[in-house]
Amino acid sequence: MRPIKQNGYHHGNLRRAVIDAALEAIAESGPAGWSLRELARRAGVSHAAPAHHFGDKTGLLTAVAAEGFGMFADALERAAGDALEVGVAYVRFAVGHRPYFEVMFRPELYRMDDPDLATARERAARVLVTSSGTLSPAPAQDRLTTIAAWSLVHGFAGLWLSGSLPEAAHEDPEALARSVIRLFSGMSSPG
Amino acid sequence: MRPIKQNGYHHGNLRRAVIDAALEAIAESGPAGWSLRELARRAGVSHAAPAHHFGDKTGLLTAVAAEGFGMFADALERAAGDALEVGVAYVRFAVGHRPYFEVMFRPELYRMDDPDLATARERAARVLVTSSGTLSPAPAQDRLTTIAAWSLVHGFAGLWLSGSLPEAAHEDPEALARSVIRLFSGMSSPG
DNA sequence: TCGCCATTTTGTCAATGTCAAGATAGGGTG
DNA sequence: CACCCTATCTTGACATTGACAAAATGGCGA
Repeated sequence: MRPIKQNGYHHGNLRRAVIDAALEAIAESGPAGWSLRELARRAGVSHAAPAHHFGDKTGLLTAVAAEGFGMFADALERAAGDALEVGVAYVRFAVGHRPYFEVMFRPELYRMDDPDLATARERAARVLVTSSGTLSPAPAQDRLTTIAAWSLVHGFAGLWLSGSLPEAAHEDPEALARSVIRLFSGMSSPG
Repeated sequence: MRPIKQNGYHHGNLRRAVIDAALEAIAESGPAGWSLRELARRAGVSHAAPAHHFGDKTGLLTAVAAEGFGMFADALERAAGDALEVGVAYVRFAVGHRPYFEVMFRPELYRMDDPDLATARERAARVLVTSSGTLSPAPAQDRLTTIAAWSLVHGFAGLWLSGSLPEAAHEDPEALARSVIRLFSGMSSPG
């Protein structure tokens, strides 16, 4: 992030600058390998400037998670109805917005009682529940099917992000995920 | 962890005491929410004592991950051959040894070049590869099937541990995982 | 008895998260 | 235009942390 001022005081939207700097830092060294002061330095402000906007480190991560869940819900809703495409969108978000995703599913890092965050979270969950219905063999299995489909794509994302699929390192994660979901959903074409 | 000495110097197996203290701390506040000095305090030794055994914080987490992968491989091998039971064992380990599991799949926290760790990791992977064969519809799909089965159980574990399955909060995770895996593998009985 | 050496302690330093108090600017009100 | 008001940012401070260096301890063999 470029400094938002050159000299003297400046009332800019530090909020955005700090969140962007945090995303960069998380991309480099994980959700816990950075410091607030370093972010402030990157944004060109004093070490305590972020505190006014986010309160503390947990507050900043709460903002990141909330924004992430919002983007996540948007992405899933764009594919809603087509179970395969929702799954692919899930993986695409995880890989394409890794810093967000890594914070979102680490609740000990942020405050779950944030209202915006909770709303976006439920919005994303609703897409998963409604879209997995077509995969269910019988209404009695709807809930299990949702959990299975969610687990499949969430696990694929987690394994990919943690580098646990080394033989797949040079493949396109989205294409591989599509093949895996197809196999799961009993479709024929193995991509 | 109880202090390992009462007064004066003591040459005990501080190594074990510190690892146990770390597991406790990780269980309480996640893989990053604790401090080396706090561990030393819990073990009843001076603040720099752990450094001799582990080098630095990353070294301690490497030891935790290596030990975890060893126990993990043992657990999977005990169920080897039966794909359903391997999957259940995977989830049981994640839930029953949460601190280990949370460190193991966060490679940015430890050193992956540790030889013991790599050996145990490959041992666990081999069980997954060989045991998922029975689920594959055709030899050409073996690799996709392994990735799918692994993703399913890994994702279930991750979602459970992150509290993302709230409606399942009071169910037995092992039984629920068994049902989900059965559904995935095309078996009939929905548990 | 003596010295060796793994182990642990003590002391120190820069960096970090957080709090409190002061400085700045820009807009609204008179 | 002068004034103040408030959000925003800075400065200064403090306890805690991870890491390093040097000293202390004590068991064990020569």
